[in-house]
Amino acid sequence: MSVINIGEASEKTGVSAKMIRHYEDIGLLPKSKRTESGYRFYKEDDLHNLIFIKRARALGFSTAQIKKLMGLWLNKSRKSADVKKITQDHIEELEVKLKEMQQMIKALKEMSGCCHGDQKAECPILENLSKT
Amino acid sequence: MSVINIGEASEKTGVSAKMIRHYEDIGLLPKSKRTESGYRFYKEDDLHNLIFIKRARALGFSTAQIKKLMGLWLNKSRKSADVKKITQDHIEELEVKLKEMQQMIKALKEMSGCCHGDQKAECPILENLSKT
DNA sequence: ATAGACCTTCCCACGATGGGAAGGTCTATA
DNA sequence: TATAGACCTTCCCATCGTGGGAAGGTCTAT
Repeated sequence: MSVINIGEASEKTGVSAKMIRHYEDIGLLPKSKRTESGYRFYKEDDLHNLIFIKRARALGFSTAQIKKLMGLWLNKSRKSADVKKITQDHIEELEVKLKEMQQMIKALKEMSGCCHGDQKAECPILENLSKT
Repeated sequence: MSVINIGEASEKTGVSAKMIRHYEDIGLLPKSKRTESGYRFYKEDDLHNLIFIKRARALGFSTAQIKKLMGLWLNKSRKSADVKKITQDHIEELEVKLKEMQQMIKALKEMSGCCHGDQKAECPILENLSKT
């Protein structure tokens, strides 16, 4: 059973060593085993956790949400309803933010479209920003 | 000329007193005048700055961007092109984030749509998250 | 043996915002 | 006029995810 250190684990998973330590600190990962000299070491199997976290982060889940998801993942008597609930909540949060951003973009484009963008001082963008 | 303290300025503009102080700290607002006892005070005219910041924040501009925008706003010999540039850059940043979020939502919805969300342990969401 | 690459922990930073403590000031009422 | 309560001040800490860097220890190839 091959054993790797944090640098290799980082390379293999694409999660920085800094973040691996951080995830351990906040309890997202179990405390890793250590060599006699204090170096963390991992087995191939431990990398699954890191990959799980990486995927979940890429999908925008917060570390709090990931903690719950990992708990369910490891729990053989989980209910898929619980997983789905977390996912649905997350989707809703994202959609709220998405709408906010779309509104911002819409307003910004309208303002920008009114601005000549030339050498003159007159500027509808600034007028809009300063209007009460 | 009526003079108001930070609490009233906050009420009138909807910017928290905490944030008014913060904007002053980071140089987004000029140092406010003080009474003999050290209280900040503002005139009606000073509120325009706060309103400007508030509008700009609502449109997602960063404080760094707002600093530039306010500089241009106060500069009578500005070129509207400079304002438009900042705005366009901001729009592009937002659009990048928007697309990322849309992709996340799309992937999440697909996963969620495959999950029965019932009492059983089998869960395509977790399977997806853990797949290499 | 030594250099260089790697590991450890610890502290600091970002950005925007809020919480809260300790202490000073202002104002209305008793 | 004294006092309570509301407000102000500064200062430090927290969030969230991530990275930088220092000081010091370890490992490995030459």
